[in-house]
Amino acid sequence: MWTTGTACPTPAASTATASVARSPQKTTTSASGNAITADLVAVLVAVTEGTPKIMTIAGGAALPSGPFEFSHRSLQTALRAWVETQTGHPLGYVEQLYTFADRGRSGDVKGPHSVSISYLGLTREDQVGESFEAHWSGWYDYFPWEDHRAGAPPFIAKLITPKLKAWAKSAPTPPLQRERWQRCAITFGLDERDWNEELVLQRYELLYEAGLIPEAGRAHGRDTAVVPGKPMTADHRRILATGLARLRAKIKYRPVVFELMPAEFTLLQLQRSVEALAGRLLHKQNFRRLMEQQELVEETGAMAADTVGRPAKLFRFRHGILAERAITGTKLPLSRT
Amino acid sequence: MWTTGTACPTPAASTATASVARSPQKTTTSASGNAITADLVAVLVAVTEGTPKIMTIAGGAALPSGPFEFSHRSLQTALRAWVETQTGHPLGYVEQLYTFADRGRSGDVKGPHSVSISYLGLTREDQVGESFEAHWSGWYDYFPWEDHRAGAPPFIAKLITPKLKAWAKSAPTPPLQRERWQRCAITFGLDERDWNEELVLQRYELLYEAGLIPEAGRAHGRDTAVVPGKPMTADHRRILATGLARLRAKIKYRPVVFELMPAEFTLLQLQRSVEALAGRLLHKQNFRRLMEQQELVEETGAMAADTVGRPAKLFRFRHGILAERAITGTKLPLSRT
DNA sequence: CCATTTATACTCTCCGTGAGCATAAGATGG
DNA sequence: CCATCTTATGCTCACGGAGAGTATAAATGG
Repeated sequence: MWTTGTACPTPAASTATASVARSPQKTTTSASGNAITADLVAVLVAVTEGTPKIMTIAGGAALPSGPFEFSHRSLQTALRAWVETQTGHPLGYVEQLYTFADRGRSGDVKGPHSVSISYLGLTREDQVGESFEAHWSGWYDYFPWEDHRAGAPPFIAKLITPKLKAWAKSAPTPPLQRERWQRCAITFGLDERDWNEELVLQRYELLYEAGLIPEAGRAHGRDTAVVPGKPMTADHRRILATGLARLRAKIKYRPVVFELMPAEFTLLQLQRSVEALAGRLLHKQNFRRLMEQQELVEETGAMAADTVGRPAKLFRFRHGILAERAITGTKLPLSRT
Repeated sequence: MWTTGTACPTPAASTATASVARSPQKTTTSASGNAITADLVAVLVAVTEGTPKIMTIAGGAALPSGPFEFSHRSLQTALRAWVETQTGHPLGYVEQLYTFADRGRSGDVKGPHSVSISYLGLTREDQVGESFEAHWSGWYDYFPWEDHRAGAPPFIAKLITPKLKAWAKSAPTPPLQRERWQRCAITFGLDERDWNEELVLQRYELLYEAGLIPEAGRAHGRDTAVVPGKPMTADHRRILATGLARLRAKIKYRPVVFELMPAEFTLLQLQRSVEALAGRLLHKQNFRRLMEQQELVEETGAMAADTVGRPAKLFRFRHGILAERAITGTKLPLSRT
């Protein structure tokens, strides 16, 4: 029935402050010093030839974000409009990720407090007009330890594991040491455990806590650029991790990959895209079987050109299936009486 | 691999406005008219003797909410502190639900814009000190069509189905009529389809669109109190639906029910709680099997007192299991090479 | 003692999933 | 033209989990 795990993501990096008044009645606050600003932050994902990418700005050091302004119908509409202005094409799938409260991002503690509302969006790289300073970066540049398609990256065993072991040992008491190490083993699939590709956020937070990535050093003044992987401004890499985790979970029960595919594609291309997102390889024959029995795709009649080996049939996504079926996702021992 | 369904919840009721500026650079906005206020809204759930409840204010017409103020470390901390002040006991599980943008809630269009950040929290009713005007209401008072523990409620077939059929027929073209009806059939499990308890939000939105609930009438000036179920202020019933949907999904892959249970409980009590949340009955023997093999509970040694029939063993939740195992949740045709 | 209620132990069947084998259909190089 | 390589595609098998049913045990109230 259930599998276990940690609770909701606790944004350790966001040093925010907030309080709900004791009054249960909603009061349209305006008098007190509660005025804040809101920003939208976007995790935009595309997959090009088996390489997952994310949209970045500032030379790849930040996620695209902008201040919240009132001229659209909803937060989501606002994000869509903004992204479409940049890309010149409609954004297929948009999903809210998380809302963070931030304090003193600009340094001064008494400065304006703000709320960051982050979104996950799916597009295709070729739809993007190269405007502004935004461009696509490989998402494994930021999380090299997340790509297990060619097996676990060697630096996990060589670099991360020993460092984590040391960090676990540095806990004050033996029980705490064991607890720490258990957490390391679970998130990174050590000690004969299986690798769980969905624990993107947990892994990032663990590395942060263990002081193995630059963002942690910033906060404590230590040199912590131990583990490979490009850092980002503020808590953007954390937001990105949240997005990747969400997407890796989502592709398992919702047909969202198709938002990342061209109109026509071969089953292998589709599989490569899923593998790119999941960071691990799939069983080809079983993947095809699944595609067929789910009736998510249909043949276009055409064949793929310019290929090595036997030419593959081209497929397209059956949009109708979205209306025909509902999400299932039942793991409860239901009774049918 | 995937099941299909609708995309993320589109808050149709929230008439909000927002826009992201073209500038990809984060600007610490303060000069322009972008100052807003933020509110926290809580969906607090408890289950008492097989009855799921939610915390309400204003005589059951609203969810507890309060303005966002800066004195805690994070949004979640703020919510916890506030709830704990009210209940006098720690709030077990807290999870962010969704952030809505609202405009002109208080009526005037030029009034303060605001953002509502909603949370789902799990407690136990007996932990609540009866303070303020907050009290517990049965959640099926607000969504009577969601309780299928004694089979589908008769008014679905007698009342809702014909009304939905009429609504579908009222679409301008036959294809649109079919599309509407298909949506009705999926969400409400009509036409031989299975009931999917997770589609709480979709059902609410459908009833809203079909003009069958009071909230829809408010917006259009029609009398739409067709379907039984207590309405709520503003979009609170929508937020509640979001929370219920999330919780019904969550209990299937995370051991969150235990947050709603007393320290010791029988397996039947546990089952009743899950059934209360899911709104449908479970297979007793399989439920026990699942509990045992997942090692989520352990015997306390004591037996339940004051019971009819054979006395049941008392169990407690094994908190350690949270650290021992990670979430699995894999439905991809993985390859183990 | 018996009926009733609940607890608890087993068994059986079906199907989804991971995995492997075999064959087909192209290209390429001798 | 044939051998070989590569990718596509069809088929089978084994295992385990999920849904369902049967049987027995342990209490209570008449």
